[in-house]
Amino acid sequence: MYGMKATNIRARVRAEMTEEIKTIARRHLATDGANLSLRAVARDLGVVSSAIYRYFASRDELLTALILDAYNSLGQTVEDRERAVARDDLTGRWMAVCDSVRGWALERPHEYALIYGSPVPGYQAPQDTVAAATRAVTVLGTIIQDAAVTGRVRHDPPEPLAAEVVEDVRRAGSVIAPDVPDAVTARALSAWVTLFGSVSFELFGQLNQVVMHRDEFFAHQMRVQARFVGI
Amino acid sequence: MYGMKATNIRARVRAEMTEEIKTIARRHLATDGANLSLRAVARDLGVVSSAIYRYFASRDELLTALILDAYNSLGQTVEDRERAVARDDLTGRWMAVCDSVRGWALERPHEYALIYGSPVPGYQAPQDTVAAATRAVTVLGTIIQDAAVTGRVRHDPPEPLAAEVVEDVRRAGSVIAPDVPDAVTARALSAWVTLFGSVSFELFGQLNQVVMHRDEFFAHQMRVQARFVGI
DNA sequence: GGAATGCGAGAGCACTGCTCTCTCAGTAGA
DNA sequence: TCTACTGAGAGAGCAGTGCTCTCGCATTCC
Repeated sequence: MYGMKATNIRARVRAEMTEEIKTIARRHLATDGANLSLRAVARDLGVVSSAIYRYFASRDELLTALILDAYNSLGQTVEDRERAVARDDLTGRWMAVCDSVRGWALERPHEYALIYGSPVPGYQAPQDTVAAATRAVTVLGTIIQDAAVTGRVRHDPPEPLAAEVVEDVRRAGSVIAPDVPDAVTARALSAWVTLFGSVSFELFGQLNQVVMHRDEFFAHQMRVQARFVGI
Repeated sequence: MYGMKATNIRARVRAEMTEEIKTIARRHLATDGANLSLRAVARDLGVVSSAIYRYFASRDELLTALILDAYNSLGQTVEDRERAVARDDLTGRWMAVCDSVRGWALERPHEYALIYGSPVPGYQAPQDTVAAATRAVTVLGTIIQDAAVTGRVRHDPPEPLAAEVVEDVRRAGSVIAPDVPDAVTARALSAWVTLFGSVSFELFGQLNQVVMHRDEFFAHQMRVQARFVGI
């Protein structure tokens, strides 16, 4: 209508089908992890297995799509939750990021394992995933940048930094946190590691007979990290 | 001879065979990860696939054996490396633990992924692995215990700890680090997470376009962690 | 020496990822 | 509107998988 070509049924059905395959595959992720069965997905979809190959050239390509979606879903969640906090409440923003990463991971443990667990053997992540993968950590970087430009980073006596470390830290901070002192950026990188290390330890069972009160322990840890970083 | 029963050939051959299966399986771990093929292992061994089942009841049982070996290998390495440092050089001992964990992981990335990566779907680690899994962190605990009894933990103003966190921290420290202040034990737990988080991030590719000087960055991080803990 | 046991071979079952061909419905150009 | 083209599902097939079962044979035990 209005000069538009008639709706392209094929294209629309194709998009829907692609989404549906991914949705079912995500469900299978829960029981079979990264070696989910294409044939089982096809069965659930009421279609013969070879039909899947019209949409994804291989199982790896399906996994890549799931990985990309997972990174973006996590990134979106973190961005949304952080945006809802008052800009000058730096600690609140920090905690919002930490909580939302963990919350997202607890809701979708298998998608988290897909992106932050051991890499799938023989699988090489294509470049597309890199941009999506940086969304979460970028939010963290923005917080310390905001802290720095409003003069609210604590100035502890900075640890001495080897030249190589300074180089890495500067490059890492140059785009999103250029006004942050090197020592603070370095600590933020450590805090980033601790955040995901914590979530991974909890999800992958390393805390099993060690920490019982997961919520409180995590919150405490992340609060300490915020102070350690200097906000 | 000398009253001993004749050597039990069967038993000896069985032990050798079991070792050989695990060795070959470890090799396959590198290319196929946790879903290595029993049949391929059998082929490499020059034996038909059903023969493997005389030694391991299932692929999961083989994996369990590999996991157990990995934990013990890591634990042994860490213990040996830490023992070689002078007892009163607390920072040196701390760094020895961190370096040896990372060194071991870089040498055997696939065994590391097996024990610290995403859990194998549908696989439940038996209780046997728990004891082996704690060896590495126990060494860390011993260091802060030694620091405490010789009066060498720094006394920063301790962070406030929620009651639930205190409970977890006390239980975690009660056996190996009973004389350590709660706040220090809590920080040591965080440092433990950061240590393995760092190694996982590096191995699993999360540091890929971020940190180039891995050795220096890791050493810096762990040094900061030691000071953060208070030794 | 005879009975019991341990072990490898081999066949077989149900499953996997993936390829290829066939057929038919939707689409585009005249 | 008719025709040629293209995209999509069905189905068969290949090589591989974990695992089971049975069958011989060698070692061990009594």
